[in-house]
Amino acid sequence: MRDADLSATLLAWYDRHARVMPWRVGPAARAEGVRPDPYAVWLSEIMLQQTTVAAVRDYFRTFVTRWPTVADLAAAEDGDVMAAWAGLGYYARARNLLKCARAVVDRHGGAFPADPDALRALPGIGPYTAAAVSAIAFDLPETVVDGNVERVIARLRDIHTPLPKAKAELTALAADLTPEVRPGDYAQAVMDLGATVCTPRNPACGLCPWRDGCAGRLAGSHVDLPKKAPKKKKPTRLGIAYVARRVDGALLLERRPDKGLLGGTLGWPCSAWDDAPQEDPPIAAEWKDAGAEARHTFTHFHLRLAVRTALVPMDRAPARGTFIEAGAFDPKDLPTLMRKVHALA
DNA sequence: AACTCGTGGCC
DNA sequence: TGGCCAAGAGT
Repeated sequence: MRDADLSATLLAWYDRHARVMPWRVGPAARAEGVRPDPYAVWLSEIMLQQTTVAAVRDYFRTFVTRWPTVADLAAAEDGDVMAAWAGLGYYARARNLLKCARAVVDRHGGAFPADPDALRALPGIGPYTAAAVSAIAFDLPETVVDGNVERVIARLRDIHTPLPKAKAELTALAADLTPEVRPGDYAQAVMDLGATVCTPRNPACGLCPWRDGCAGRLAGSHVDLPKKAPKKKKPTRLGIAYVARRVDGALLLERRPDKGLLGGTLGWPCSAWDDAPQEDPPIAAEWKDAGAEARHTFTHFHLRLAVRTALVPMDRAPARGTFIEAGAFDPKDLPTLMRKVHALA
């Protein structure tokens, strides 16, 4: 198949199989002239970075309900946005989300730019998201390259170079296929194809609109593509978390520094996380072992966090952290690791 | 270029 | 259970 035929075939497939998502304007509505809200497109694309559609849905609805426009978000309190993001992971996204919203208001008068280079200059927007917003929100012929596209193109063209080395080549091949007509629908179509048909395991080649033009399938190598560089084994780190309850029910919490792991999130004061953690309680008290440890796996290490609890009197000041009144505390405002600690305490 | 940065679902 | 994977970006 010629490239133009491939893109046309995929668009026809998308017209029949486009998935319904809260942030998406489907092909039928788009054909009627309905245009996506660039704010909604941007917000969804940030949330979808390395995150599944199922995990994003409720967070997206919560955000657009609470902050309907980029100006509303720009005016939000940092702590409110971090709390609303809690549980979704990769918290630098939440910090950059606010920076970006404020930059759009300050530098662009509250309207997202359509130009990918202008988008790329905003916090939290990289090559993928710049292309996605430009294509999906403004229907410009930009090429999106995410994990789905890498897989689909590696199979379609039977590329055996391992990622991430193959990235540039796959990007060029993907760009060759990007049509001038309906580029926004096309961008979503390739990603939908990867998410629902050309899946990492057990791809449904029988349902694929590109099966006849797929070099990987012809060679029988498609299931092993894309090749990836081997991964390192994750070490295990140990730590101690301290849950102090004041006699009035207030809980001692600490906001982590903006940089680093769980940056900017609220959590329980902890010891350092390493091979042999030292006790480092945030307040003088009679600490008791909760008898169970919180286990959590991050991107590059496993963590086992021992939990200590204590009841402290009203007049005792903590060395670090802040007491939050019982009525103002919601464990859902904490990242998942810290929710696990709360559940154990 | 390689490393850091979350979480949940799947098999 | 444990490794893999998901609409990546920043450093």
